[in-house]
Amino acid sequence: MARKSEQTKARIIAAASLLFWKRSYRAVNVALISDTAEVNKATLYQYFASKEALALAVIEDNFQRTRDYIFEGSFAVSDDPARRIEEIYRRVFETAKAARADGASPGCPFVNIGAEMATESPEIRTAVANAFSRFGAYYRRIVRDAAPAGGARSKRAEDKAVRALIATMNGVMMASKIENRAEAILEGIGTARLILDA
Amino acid sequence: MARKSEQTKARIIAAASLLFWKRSYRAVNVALISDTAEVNKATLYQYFASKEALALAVIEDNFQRTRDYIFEGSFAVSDDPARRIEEIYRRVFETAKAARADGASPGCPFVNIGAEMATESPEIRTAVANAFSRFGAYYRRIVRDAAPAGGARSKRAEDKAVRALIATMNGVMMASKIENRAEAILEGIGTARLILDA
Amino acid sequence: MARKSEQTKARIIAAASLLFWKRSYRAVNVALISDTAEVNKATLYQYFASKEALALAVIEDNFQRTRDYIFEGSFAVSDDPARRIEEIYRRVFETAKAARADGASPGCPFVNIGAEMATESPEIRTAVANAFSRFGAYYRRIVRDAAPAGGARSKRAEDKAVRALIATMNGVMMASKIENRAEAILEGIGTARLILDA
Amino acid sequence: MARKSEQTKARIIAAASLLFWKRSYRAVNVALISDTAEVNKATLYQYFASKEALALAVIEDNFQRTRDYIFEGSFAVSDDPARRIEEIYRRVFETAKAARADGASPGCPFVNIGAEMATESPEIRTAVANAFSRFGAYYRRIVRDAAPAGGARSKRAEDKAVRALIATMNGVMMASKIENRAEAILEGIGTARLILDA
DNA sequence: GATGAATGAGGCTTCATTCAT
DNA sequence: CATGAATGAAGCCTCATTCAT
Repeated sequence: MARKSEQTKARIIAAASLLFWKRSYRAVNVALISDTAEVNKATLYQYFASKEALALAVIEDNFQRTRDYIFEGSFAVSDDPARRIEEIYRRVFETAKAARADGASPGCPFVNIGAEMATESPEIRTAVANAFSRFGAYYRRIVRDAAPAGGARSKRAEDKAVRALIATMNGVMMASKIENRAEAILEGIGTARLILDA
Repeated sequence: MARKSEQTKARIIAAASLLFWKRSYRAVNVALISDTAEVNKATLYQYFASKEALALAVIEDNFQRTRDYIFEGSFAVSDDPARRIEEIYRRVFETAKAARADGASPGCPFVNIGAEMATESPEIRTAVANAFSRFGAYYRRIVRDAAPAGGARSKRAEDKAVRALIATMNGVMMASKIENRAEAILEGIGTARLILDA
Repeated sequence: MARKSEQTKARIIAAASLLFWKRSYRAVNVALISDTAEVNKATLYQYFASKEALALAVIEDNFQRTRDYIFEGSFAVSDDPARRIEEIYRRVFETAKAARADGASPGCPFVNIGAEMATESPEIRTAVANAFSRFGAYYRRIVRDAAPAGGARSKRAEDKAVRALIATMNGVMMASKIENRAEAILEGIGTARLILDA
Repeated sequence: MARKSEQTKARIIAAASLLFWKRSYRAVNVALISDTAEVNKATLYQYFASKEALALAVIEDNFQRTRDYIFEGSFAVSDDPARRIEEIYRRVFETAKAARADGASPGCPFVNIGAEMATESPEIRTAVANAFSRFGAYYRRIVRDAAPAGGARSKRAEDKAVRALIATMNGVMMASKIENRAEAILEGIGTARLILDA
């Protein structure tokens, strides 16, 4: 039975993930999630202690899928730092386009829930922070591989570049959402290059 | 007595502005806003047709204060593009520090409500987009003044730089919120410089 | 100044009368009435102690206008009982057509507010009852004038006929409202004739 | 356990039905209905999407009970048209007496809500119109069975009689409410006879 | 483990009315 | 007398969560 259980749980997470992304945490109520997942509301509560607990699971799930598809996927495509950055942005862009809700780019699932809930739920804030931190490892490899000819960067410079890359991605994701224009995402490539080349 | 009326309205906007910023749009209910503004809930509704209408007024008010204090203020300090950027970030940073809610950096008021409400309210999304667009005019002047020795940038390059500067600010504001660390804001200066120098 | 006062009061009554008729007592709020009458809400309360008091004034005003235009007007047209009944129905019909709100027949202003408020406000119920009772005097003259050849009706028979005529009018007014069809009013003529001929 | 669900729903409808009848649609708030039905307000909203939707269910329920008790019941008593009419009025009268709210005759549940809400809610207006239309079938049988010796009435004459009978009932129901006098209902019998004998 | 039914608390909004000038 | 401003109470509806089978 563990199989079925797992599937049910996964279905709930998948439903919540998409809904939170396309709408927002508070705009989506538990009834809508359970309906979308085709489970009873009470069943949902057997898998998750609260809506917040579900959100945490969603964030972790988003992390894993992002890591696998966006980062691992992009790394598998090429060894070149610049090419990897491009592939990351391209994949993010494609995903955003596919997820358009009524023609609107939904933005970044981490930024979305982070912006909405960081001050209300320390748990959610931390979970989002952790996700970004773990993505940082990928950017770090890119930064290192793109070390300027003159030799490796200092740890401090590296940190700074990594953080700048994360901020850049978050900045363009935000722009894509506010402007209803998924293409805005791709504009991050230019800034990312500047950071890598610095 | 338009005076009194104006004051009441301003008090409501001020209360809502701070609350939306430190918490979020949905985390703050109308009763809390009216209590904070020390007016009756029904009075609030004489000034604003709905919570959403109030949010729009708050966005416009935030725009004006940001324009005056952050942008005009920074422009008054120096003519130098790099110095202006630094001053902008410094002022944003100081403001964020002063607004800490429970030690947490509240992030960017435009990004916050934009991330939360863009997909739920086209009006709010548009208002936020307009605010950014109007801030763009300031960044544009900086970009122009920082034109590389070789001559002016193309319109396209200029646009790109302006958009990158906005995204950079939004990216670090997000970081400051997710990491509970106002200092993250200042890290945008480095990226901004790269953009100006490109 | 009494002049101006009277005019203001009349404007308020006229606005309330039309609104109550086309919508309903509770569907119309005091703000809408004062706006329509182009007076301040507080001014309205100087003329009428409460919304209910205004409703009472409206009922009295409706009574007078109905008496003058519908009954006196019809009586002036002819001495013949049958012709008078016809003229009454015709005038009611024309008035209803002219007052259509969005193509809908608004029904009878007395029945409307009576049905809505009789159980909530004894004052309103009584006011409506009195209006009908005073209209009864007109019907009574018609009934008497239509006395069958064989001699005058008994007081009891006369009362009955009068009451039947009032009920008939109210019944068809209701039909015109429920069916959105002002013409339903004219169907009362047939029944009224039967009553007169009985 | 559809059983329990059905019972709860029925209890809500029963409570609302009685309250709307004795008071009015707008005079009765949802809290009072849920309290009377001994369910939580939120439970009520699981069964009915809105107060208006509940009103529609109430109208349909009133229709069925009226059809069964008033019309079918009266038809079962006798085959004679005149006797049936009498029985209809008698049953309506008894029901009204039993439902007196503070000694007041509550009037007709269809007319009440129709007069109050027809111009505000097309759905309610239509529901009431449909109820009357379906009652018309019963009156039609009576009209046919009471065809004058000379042969059957024309379709037009029949329609007219049916409509006159409905209007008559509505007229006297209104009178009973406005005059606080259930007996006024019985006065419709006389007019109904005239219509049948015409 | 699953689910139909239920619920306390709270959300946004509107009402008739009064205050203070 | 007139009015801009204010308000307590209440209205409809929704939420996350739990109960009971």
